[in-house]
Amino acid sequence: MPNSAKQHNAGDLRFLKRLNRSAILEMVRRTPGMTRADIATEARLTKATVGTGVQSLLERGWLEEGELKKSSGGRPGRALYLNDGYYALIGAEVGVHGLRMVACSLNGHILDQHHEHLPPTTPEVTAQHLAECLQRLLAGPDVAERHCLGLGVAVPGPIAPGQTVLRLAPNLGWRDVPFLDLLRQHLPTLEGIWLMDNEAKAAAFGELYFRTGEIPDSLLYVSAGTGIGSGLVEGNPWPVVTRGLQGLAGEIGHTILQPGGLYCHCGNRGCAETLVSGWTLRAALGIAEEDDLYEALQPRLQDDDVQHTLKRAGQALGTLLLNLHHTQNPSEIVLGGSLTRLGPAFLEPALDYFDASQNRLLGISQRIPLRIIDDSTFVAARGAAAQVLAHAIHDPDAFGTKLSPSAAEVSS
Amino acid sequence: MPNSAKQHNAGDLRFLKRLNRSAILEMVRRTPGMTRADIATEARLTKATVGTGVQSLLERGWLEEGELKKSSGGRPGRALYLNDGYYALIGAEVGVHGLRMVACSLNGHILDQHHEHLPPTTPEVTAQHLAECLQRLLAGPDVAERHCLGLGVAVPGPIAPGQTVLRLAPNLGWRDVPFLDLLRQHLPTLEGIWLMDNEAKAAAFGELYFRTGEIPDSLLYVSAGTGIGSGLVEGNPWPVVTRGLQGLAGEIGHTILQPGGLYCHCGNRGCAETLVSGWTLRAALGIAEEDDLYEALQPRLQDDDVQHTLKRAGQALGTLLLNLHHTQNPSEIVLGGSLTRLGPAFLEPALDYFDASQNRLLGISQRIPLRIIDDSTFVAARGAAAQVLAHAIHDPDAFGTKLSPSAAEVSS
DNA sequence: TGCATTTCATTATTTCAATGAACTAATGAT
DNA sequence: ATCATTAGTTCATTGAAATAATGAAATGCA
Repeated sequence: MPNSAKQHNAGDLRFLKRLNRSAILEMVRRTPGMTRADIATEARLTKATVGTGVQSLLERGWLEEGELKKSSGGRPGRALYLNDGYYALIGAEVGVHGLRMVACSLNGHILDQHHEHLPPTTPEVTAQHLAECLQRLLAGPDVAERHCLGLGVAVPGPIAPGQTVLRLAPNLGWRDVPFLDLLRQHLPTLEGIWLMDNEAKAAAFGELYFRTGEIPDSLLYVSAGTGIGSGLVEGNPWPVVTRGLQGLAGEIGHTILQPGGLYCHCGNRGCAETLVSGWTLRAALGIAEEDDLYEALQPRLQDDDVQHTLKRAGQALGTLLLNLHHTQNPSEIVLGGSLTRLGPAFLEPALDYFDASQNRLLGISQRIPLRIIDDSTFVAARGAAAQVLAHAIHDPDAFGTKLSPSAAEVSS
Repeated sequence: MPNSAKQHNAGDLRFLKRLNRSAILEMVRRTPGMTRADIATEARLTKATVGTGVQSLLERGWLEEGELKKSSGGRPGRALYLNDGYYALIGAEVGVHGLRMVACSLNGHILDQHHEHLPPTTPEVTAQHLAECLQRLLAGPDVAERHCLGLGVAVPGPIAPGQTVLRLAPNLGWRDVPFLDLLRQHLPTLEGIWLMDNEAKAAAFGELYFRTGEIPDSLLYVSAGTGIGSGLVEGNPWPVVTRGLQGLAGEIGHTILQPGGLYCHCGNRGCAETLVSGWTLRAALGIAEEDDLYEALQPRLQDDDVQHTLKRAGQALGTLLLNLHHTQNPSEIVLGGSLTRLGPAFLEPALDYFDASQNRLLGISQRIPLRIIDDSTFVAARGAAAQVLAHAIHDPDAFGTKLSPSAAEVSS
């Protein structure tokens, strides 16, 4: 990791150069269309330094020049943009119901995506299957000609910081699986950055990092699916995912909302997941694991008992959101996962409770922006891809590839 | 703030020098007795660079040389230590029951302390009172001859990041008070760094930063007093307090533990504070605000109803700890505040619950270190002082004062 | 005791990235 | 057309760290 704190404790001139290059790149990424002069002002660097830095980033395919900006009595500056056509980022998610994978451009645009249904099976079979699908994705028309920066994999369970072992994935039946290593054995041709992260954390990162416009100081992604998890991303200008000592940060499905309540599969009583989660709803509404929760529920949505069950679950979700508000106080919340498809009967009680409660303490009217993702199929996979970019951007000279003369011709 | 990210986005040679100086200083602070050679290895700097850096830090009174280290066949290195006799850090806390203040050395040793009883009153009167006490503290025998780096103030309420306004202090009856500015008007002579932070956050910072031995990656301080608050410190080697958008991070007293439960003073129902806090216990046990909770309870500790009440409250605290474990997963937890004095009848149920529950999810036996502070009178004030040091250490040349020849003589 | 060896620390000297000042380039205003 | 203004480049200079050589102080062994 280029950011592994202790390394950056001190630095030499090369470190400084790297720092400034990545600062320039990140600034243009966040504010497309900046000119060299804008960068110099913002970064407090001289025009000369910015000039050479930008030159290098252009040569390596990170940036491209755009139109001349409107001038107000002086030479107009040249707009700079991320070169969205040169690199590719690969992201994948191992989910309970299958494998999802995407190829993204630097701006987070999805070039190609694939959803492969696969019921829970062994890590070995899963890795092999995923590797095959990724091979096809990499060979696809929009991807093959790009330079691939690396692969990020999202998994439904906690990962301790700095590790590549999935500690536990209850919904897959896995425990202590070195999934990234397994996958690499089946995909030795894919070079570059290899990362693995928890699904909600990857999603959180992607939602913050690929945001257009102002990037918030922090973002909380709440993933409500078979289980409930969250991911918090913090830090400006270099956002970082919060993991905690054992990777348990964000295991909010196992916070207690009802002391002495029902037993959870984790062994504790009254966990949030016993009140709101895919598996509790299935149990409460008598829906088999093989069936799609949304489709099975569709014809019964108007039933009183269904309405009541969804309302209770929604309220529990609202309580969970309030607790996170008063624990982590994120700048923004994004709600995703398969449960968001259950619609207003589930979501409205959650939002109503959260909206009514969030400002009581301070007695103000500021609302934390909350966004609901209707279809979060590829959110985690795309987030994992975002993490690859965030990694590469810390050392653009090392991870970037020098443009060949022909490629340079094309992009200029 | 020297760390206010956006500024450090990019840097020049002066920035690099500053970075390396503070890295050296921080390394010696964490690992007393390092030699120049040790630093060079650890920081991946050359001996030459470390040599000049150390020289400058010696001249400014940050470091001092110690004994020669034992050699194993070669020239022995010279041990380096923080110069614990040159600078002073001032910390203060505005609490519900009075003002607390400390003067610390760089290692966090308390040089002088003062506890001034003062019932809640206006910000103006409080500021004036505090200023007078601080004047006396600054003139004290162990403090006056030192160079003062600045003042940190801890207050019982949320502060939005980057602000110096106390948004709300329910237990003082304050709202939107620019307390630091008020205080400065009464204490114009005190130069250097001025900081204000929430009480639990300051305490958390101090407990992590002034720790001897290995410094954990993160630390959660839970302050259980009249209200319940927490502070999370994260980051290695530069720890940072988590605040959230509005400074509400750590307002765990207002997380819901009992949906539909009793009304809290914040207006929501079933807040943790309705189950465990000084004010709930007072209400439940019929103890007046003027009386000291601990002393009033002492003769009744064996009563069944008291035991039962304390047990219920303790269990709620345990639940709260578990929820924080599954939300933030800190490397270490420190429990402080006036309620820790209530003893085993209160604490054991909390610890028992937390110990029994914390590992169920992962199915392992690793225990999160949890320390209880019996007397946390000066913890927040000392933590505020720690924050002053953390600030100054980012630019030792700027904040340090060049040793006068006479002073240099004394310290060498 | 003498001497090679090892490690610590300091001292020139070199390297390298950012700076600053001078310069060219391109536009709008007069 | 001229000028003021802003954008971007060129190049000598500056400054901080690397490199390499030297001195210093211990250990260990003949």
